[in-house]
Amino acid sequence: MTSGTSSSPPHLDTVLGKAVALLRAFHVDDTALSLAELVRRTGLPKATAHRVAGDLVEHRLLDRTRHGYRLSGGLFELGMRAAPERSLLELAMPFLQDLYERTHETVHLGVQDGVEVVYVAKIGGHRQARSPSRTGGRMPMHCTAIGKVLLAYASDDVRTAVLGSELERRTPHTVVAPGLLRRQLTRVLETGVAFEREESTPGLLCVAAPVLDPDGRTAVAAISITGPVGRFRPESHQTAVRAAATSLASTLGRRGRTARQP
Amino acid sequence: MTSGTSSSPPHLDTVLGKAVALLRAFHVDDTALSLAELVRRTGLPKATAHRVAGDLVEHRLLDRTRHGYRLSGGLFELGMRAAPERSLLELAMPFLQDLYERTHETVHLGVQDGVEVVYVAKIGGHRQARSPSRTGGRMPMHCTAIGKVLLAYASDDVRTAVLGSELERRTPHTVVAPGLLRRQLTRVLETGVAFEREESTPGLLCVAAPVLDPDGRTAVAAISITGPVGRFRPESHQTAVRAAATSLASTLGRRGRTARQP
DNA sequence: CTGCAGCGTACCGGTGAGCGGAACAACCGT
DNA sequence: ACGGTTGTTCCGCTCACCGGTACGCTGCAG
Repeated sequence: MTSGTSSSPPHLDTVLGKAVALLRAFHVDDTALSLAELVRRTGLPKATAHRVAGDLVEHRLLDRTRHGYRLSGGLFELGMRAAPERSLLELAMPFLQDLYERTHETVHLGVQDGVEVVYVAKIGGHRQARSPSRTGGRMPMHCTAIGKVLLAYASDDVRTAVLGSELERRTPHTVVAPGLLRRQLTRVLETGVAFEREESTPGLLCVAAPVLDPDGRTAVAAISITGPVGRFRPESHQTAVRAAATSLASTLGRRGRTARQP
Repeated sequence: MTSGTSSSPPHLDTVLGKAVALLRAFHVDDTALSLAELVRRTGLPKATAHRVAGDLVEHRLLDRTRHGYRLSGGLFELGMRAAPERSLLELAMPFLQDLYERTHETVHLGVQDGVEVVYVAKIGGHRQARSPSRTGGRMPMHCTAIGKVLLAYASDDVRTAVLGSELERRTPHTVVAPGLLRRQLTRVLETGVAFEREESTPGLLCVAAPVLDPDGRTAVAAISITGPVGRFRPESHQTAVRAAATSLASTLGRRGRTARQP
């Protein structure tokens, strides 16, 4: 995670490729997929998909249910052992906790992967705002507060890649003009916070702040608070998010450094 | 997850088998493993391990770092899509949140897998008790509060399997006498809560309550509160955990049923 | 009831992807 | 300089994988 601009489609000419293609066929909100659906999504021959899926079940990466296949608990377990995300998550949790307790609004922790945001944690109460984000889910960078923060501190490659490509319109408020977005990013670097006002989802507002590397140049993650239009005033929470983010950053700095890939 | 008594060692005579063997070679607290270490743990020939690990990197299930291989963020993402754990987690979060806010002690959510407990969530503040549990980690059933709860409501097979095998002594307080444990389990069914007093880790106390199926016969998960000897009185939290657990149970019951494997 | 469409499952012979021993290269610490 | 450990590459043999084809099952419409 964190780097890599291209998400190449897995080679389907190797067992492993087919296997991960099957696993990746599941989206965040799928619960169970039928064999036929898997065939449709992966493009694998039916017989092959059947065999490989069967193997995956044997290896406890998939579960077989009445309604089809689903990602198994074993996979959840493995995923939680992923070093970078997990240690970040464990260290961040208390700070997110504080933030939630102070505001009682939905709190997110996100990292950059390629040109998208991946949410590592999301905590909220019973009456939390109906946001489309989910832990382990992805969102574009240009229309979320966390995304804008990460984009502002991202490498030039990524930033130009995003600003160069078309900015998908998600709502009437989505910023689709590269110029405007670029100006917002500059402002993020100056103020240390980013805002989002119904740009990804109607009715949702958001503030985010970066968790910076010890060197202060790049962001390893970002924290945000989300709330509904009406009662929620993003501006009044910016110091809280910023404080949480910098505290987390210094904790990360103190603790063993999270090794980066070369 | 939830069923299955045997954890068969993966067949190393198939690509997929080798791949999952490599992935499973990582334990909860490993950050990075060298190729040599992977060879040692899996028993694969060096050349083979090298090749397959390389393939896994290409498929973004492993990361290559200066210090060796580690589970990648892509795997974290996949794991978070595992249907049963994720939906349980999402629905449970608000209740765990409440519990934490009320007590400010470490809160756990765990499910049963075979003869062990798998922790699905763990939330706590800055001053949380130093417990060895980690999200995605495993613990034996006989020496943890969550484990005892799940064991009390588990199938006869599992219960006799656990009570039949040797109960590993973890601390001087671990219950290693099957008779005593069985009596405790009966008591759990009567009272709806289980206690643990320094049975898995010195200095830690714990209360747990079951999240029951709508039918009330089996437990789909368990919630616990953990605190240090001294300030923490497990008894005084039993109603809180029980309340949280039953509220969660009824929410689960109301929401779409979590399909069970046949 | 019949036919059809979509699904899951099973078979099986050909073949190339995967295999792993061995040899090499790049490091250590001594 | 030198044993020991680790990471990497090579290459020919072979068996695990492949997927077209065929079959049984369900549910739905005519």
